Amino acid sequence: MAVTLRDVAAQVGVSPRTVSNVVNGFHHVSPAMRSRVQAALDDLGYRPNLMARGLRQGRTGLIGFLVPELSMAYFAELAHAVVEHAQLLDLTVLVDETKGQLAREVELLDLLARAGRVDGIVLSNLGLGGRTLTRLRPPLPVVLLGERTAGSALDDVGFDNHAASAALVAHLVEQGYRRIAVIAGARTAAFATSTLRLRGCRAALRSAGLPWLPELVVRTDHWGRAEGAAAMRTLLGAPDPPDAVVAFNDSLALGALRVLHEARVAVPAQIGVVGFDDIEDGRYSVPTLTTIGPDKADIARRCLEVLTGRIAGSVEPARAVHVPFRLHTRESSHRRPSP
Amino acid sequence: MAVTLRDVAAQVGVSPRTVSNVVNGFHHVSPAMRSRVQAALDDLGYRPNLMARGLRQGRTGLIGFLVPELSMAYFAELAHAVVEHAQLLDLTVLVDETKGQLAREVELLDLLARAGRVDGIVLSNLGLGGRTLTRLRPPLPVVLLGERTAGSALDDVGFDNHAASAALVAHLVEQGYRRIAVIAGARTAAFATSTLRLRGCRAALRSAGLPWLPELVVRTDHWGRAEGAAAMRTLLGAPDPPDAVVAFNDSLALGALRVLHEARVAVPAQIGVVGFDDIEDGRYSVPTLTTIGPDKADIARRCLEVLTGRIAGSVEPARAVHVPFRLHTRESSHRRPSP
DNA sequence: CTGTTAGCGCCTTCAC
DNA sequence: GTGAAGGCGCTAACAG
Repeated sequence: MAVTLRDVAAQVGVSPRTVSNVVNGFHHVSPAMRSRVQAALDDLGYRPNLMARGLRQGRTGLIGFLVPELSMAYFAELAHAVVEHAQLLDLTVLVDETKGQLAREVELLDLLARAGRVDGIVLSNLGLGGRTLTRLRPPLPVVLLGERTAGSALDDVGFDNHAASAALVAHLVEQGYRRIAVIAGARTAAFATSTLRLRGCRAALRSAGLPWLPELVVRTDHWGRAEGAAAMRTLLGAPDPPDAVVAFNDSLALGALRVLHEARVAVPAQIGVVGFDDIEDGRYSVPTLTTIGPDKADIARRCLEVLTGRIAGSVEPARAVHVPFRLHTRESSHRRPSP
Repeated sequence: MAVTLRDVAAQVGVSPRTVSNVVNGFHHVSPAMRSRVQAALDDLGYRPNLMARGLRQGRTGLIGFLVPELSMAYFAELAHAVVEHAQLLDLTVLVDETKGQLAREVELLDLLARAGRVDGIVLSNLGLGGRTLTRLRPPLPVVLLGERTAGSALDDVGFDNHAASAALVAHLVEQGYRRIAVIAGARTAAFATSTLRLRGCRAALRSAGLPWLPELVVRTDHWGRAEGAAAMRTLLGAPDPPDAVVAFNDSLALGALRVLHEARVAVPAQIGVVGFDDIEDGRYSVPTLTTIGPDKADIARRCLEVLTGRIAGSVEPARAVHVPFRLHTRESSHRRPSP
């Protein structure tokens, strides 16, 4: 059996209250008593029972991190950043997967939030829109990752998707690419994000005086390499194929790169490829992948900042926090202007 | 404020006990009463408080999953498998990172286990040896991922590293490679695993009548692409470079592939490259990566099986569970024998 | 079949 | 500065 506060109190011959005072570092304890109690604590190897403490205080010290799938590189890297930053804040992270399914998101929100399993939730919502979520009225702080949708009363941490995709397209144009295709990810999932990125692309093309080519926009069911590969095959089979591809994440882009290799289409000479997220694979792929996105540590820091603020009781109106993003130009789009 | 069992009991006009019976599906409740209570439950939107339940039953319904770093593809994929399987068992997974540091592993074990945060732990131990862990006598079930070390009294789930690395080398030899180098990962970390894989390589070379070339064994500090790249540069700079490389995980191998590309060394024609773990990147890299390893779903299933058994009170002697592994032959080692 | 009682381990009023 | 009591929400013993 584990050592309890009582056991320690009994050993020292004081009340549990005094021991608790020492454990929690309250100052109303005489130095002599403090050291006697501390000795007993060390001696018996006491550790507070977190469930009991949580029950009493109404706090768990846990936060939920909900993503579609942990094996997707972007979410894995994000989870890493969140876990790492949470350690600094003495928070423990509980991870669960939603598969991007609305039902699963609702279920988990219910399970974690209403059952008092966690103090707050970070949700990368692919399925639930901000409006739906708001209607659910989660009884706990929830911070969304991604683009704020209209009508949401929840905090959101993300980056400016419109500006980022515009920057990406501007870069392609500047490198001499003209017929720009888009692999846009799933229609249902992360809809708001996709929409903003598409608009950014259009705006950038317009600024450059280039036409928008809706026939070169491909939707996929998921966000993985396999779907990127399939989409690229579709694009290669088009009557008038593109000379550049903007994939809405790096996994899609890496799948596309693979297909281009198999089709013996030279990247970046014949076609340029760019993605979003800056996952590690893209820094070592052949060719290395041009990408855009925020620093994941920034995202983690800001979203835990907002979340802990809410947990502490903040009742400010919901905020949309934008973190800065950066364009990483690499081999996959580096075409010197032809002489 | 959340709805409690008491609230429901008061509304129906019965005792909390009866409500509890309904919630937990005990059969000693009359159908009439059951439906009345159920109606109130639904009406008020009752959800059991998991902390209170946990405190009472001495169970949390949580398991800890401890890995060096969640952003490493192998651990991300493993975490995915574990989380997915845990959902089936109504367990929630709490993730934390150890950075492969012994101190951090001990700290987390202490924090999670002794504080009653979780019911059991799955630990991918890079730092702690089985002996050290056994000495710590964790007060909770702990299942290790990886190769069982002598003197450990803890359960272990893994695959036969010796046989797997032997199979990998045999494959290279069969493809006509002769001077086989090894990128062996960190010396301190996962020492037992590295050692077994090295022995497997030696054994396979001996069987093939080929010499063991200790000068072509490179140790790295970590297990990432950057280290694989650095190691490959070292090997290329050797007086008599290898014609094949066995990297002890896929990330190292992918780093090596990148360097070979930059050095214009053709893979698999001039040099063969193989790895361990079968991460997704290797199925889309250029060239695709030959690799070996078990199915991650198998690992997850078996380790949760063992863990839940222990949590349920099993006192069998510690088991070493071996899951089957599979060789995935892909482009990076596919050299037709020269005519 | 249902109600009463007690206590999981902790913290936090109140007293002293 | 310290002790005694109560209760967070739930379920395991016992009654009845």
